[in-house]
Amino acid sequence: MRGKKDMMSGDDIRNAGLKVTLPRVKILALLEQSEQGHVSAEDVYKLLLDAGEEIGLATIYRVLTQFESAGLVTRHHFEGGQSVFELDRGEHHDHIVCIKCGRVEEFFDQTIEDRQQEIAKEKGFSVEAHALTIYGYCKDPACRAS
Amino acid sequence: MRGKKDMMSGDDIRNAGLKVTLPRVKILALLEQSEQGHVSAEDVYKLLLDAGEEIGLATIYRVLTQFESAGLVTRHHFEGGQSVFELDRGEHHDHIVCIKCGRVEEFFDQTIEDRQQEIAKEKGFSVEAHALTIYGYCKDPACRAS
DNA sequence: CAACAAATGAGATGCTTTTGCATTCTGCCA
DNA sequence: TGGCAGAATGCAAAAGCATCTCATTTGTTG
Ligand SMILES: [Mn+2]
Ligand SMILES: [Mn+2]
Ligand SMILES: [Zn+2]
Ligand SMILES: [Zn+2]
Repeated sequence: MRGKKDMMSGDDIRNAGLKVTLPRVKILALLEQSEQGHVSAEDVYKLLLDAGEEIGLATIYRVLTQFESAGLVTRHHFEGGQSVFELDRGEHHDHIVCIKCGRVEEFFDQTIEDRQQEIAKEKGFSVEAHALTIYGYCKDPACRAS
Repeated sequence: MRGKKDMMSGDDIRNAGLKVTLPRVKILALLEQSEQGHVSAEDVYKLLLDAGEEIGLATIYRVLTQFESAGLVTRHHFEGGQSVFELDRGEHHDHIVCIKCGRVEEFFDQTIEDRQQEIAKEKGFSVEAHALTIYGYCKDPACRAS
């Protein structure tokens, strides 16, 4: 079971044209197992430290960027501070973020997607990408707007 | 005519609880007259330099942030590099940006706005803000995707 | 016009991300 | 299996953007 997963990771890395190194395997495994799903480079660094793996922050940035180019990972620029990374599972979605506790939830709305295409067409633009993030307070009582 | 505009600017600044200083007047005037409409702090710095006004970059950042707090200006975090500022004319809109030439166009779509509210409600979130930016190639032949 | 508070400018500083380079590791072939 | 060329890593330095510190200047009010 675990052996299989590790091999999968190794394959993904190899398929991306990258050497299968310990940092890459560890980082990818962490992204796969991560509960939060959405982590910053520094989160990755600290989580790996907690797991006893000391990998340089520069390497983490480099690897995440390479994974992004390879389509294994998606990078988001939520407001405030660091970029956030998540495993790319092939299904596009947008985000709603709690500005109190940081919770991130995902959603996909075909209506919004369609409208964007129509708007782009009206303006004479092609659509290469888009970023939609809703910011608010989540349902946690401790987060409800004061 | 010009006198009136300048007074308007002065009033806006004063109403925001800020002293009417030369840097603030010049920055606000530039935003009002700016053709691009969407400028970075450094853009403001350089445009003012071109106009013979040498105002420190730190002051520009400070003033833009104050204007933002006062609701005179809106700040956007488009991908890559600096924050972009624009005069807040009171009407919310989102953006579509050309990833080749940087052109920025604005749009407002009630359907998208409504869907966001519904999504937030489903998730138990309140909506405090949102950012939607579409990235693509504009209609300029020189920008069309290769 | 004096007096005080607020604002500015210049440079230092902070934070995130990238880069250069010496060293180490992988993948591959003899 | 051993060895080698090229790729990857770690560390420290640098870069990019934004904010802060503090001495000096400016705006406001009486
Ligand atoms: Mn996500
Ligand atoms: Mn705009
Ligand atoms: Zn919350
Ligand atoms: Zn263009």
